[in-house]
Amino acid sequence: MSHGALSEPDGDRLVEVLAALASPHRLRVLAALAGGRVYVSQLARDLGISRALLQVHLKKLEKAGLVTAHLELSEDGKALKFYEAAPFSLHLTPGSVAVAAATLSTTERT
Amino acid sequence: MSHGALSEPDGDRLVEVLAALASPHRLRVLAALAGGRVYVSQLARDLGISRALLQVHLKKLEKAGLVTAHLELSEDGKALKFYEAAPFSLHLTPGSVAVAAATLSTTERT
DNA sequence: TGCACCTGCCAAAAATAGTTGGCATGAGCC
DNA sequence: GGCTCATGCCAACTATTTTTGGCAGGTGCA
Repeated sequence: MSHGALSEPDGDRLVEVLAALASPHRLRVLAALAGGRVYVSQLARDLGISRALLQVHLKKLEKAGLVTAHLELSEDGKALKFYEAAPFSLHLTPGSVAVAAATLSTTERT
Repeated sequence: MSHGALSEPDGDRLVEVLAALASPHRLRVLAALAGGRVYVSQLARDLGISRALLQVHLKKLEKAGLVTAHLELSEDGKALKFYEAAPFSLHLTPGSVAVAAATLSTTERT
């Protein structure tokens, strides 16, 4: 199965996804990728931020499953790492949040 | 207008809402409130966390517009602050994110 | 008055997240 | 070889967020 596009993630995963989205930089990155795949250095130039900074944000987005990466060789032999937005659909309401919260694992109980 | 339930928030607001949701504690708080209004001290006991901690999280949720508060006097004169979940509906997809990102205000451009 | 609740606020510590700048590697190209 | 462009990674900061513990004020009640 693996529906491919998260829609009913368990609590921990939901937190991870939301945390990944809750950042201006990452929102812009995602927006840029929504327009098509781009490789890291190019993306950094497009957004006007350093590569190091971009990498950190890309990793967080990737870990959350919001973007995917493919290493490719350009015609002239350069190794380019392309990123693209993963298709996803999340519907948040008090109810869906409550459902997800019920599956949270984090440390508790005495 | 003010549709009451955010659905197409501008970028900055979206980040605020997502940040408010991206936390196990706050997800649980929201879940607890989804079941009905509760006053602060009671909620803290229900969740097993300190009042001070709960207050911080409630404030963040309130600022994001995900919960609302009403101060009320109980029959026996005690002042109780009830919180309840605000109705909201957020649909997130690469596309909706891109749209929101376009309205981000944060510091940029040379 | 003393106890049991409720609320609000704060300073300080602890834990995370975000940024910067630099260095190293590998592959074309003049 | 020397220059360009791509990738990856890291140590060191700075900035934010999270959490703790405590104190103060108010009300009702035995």
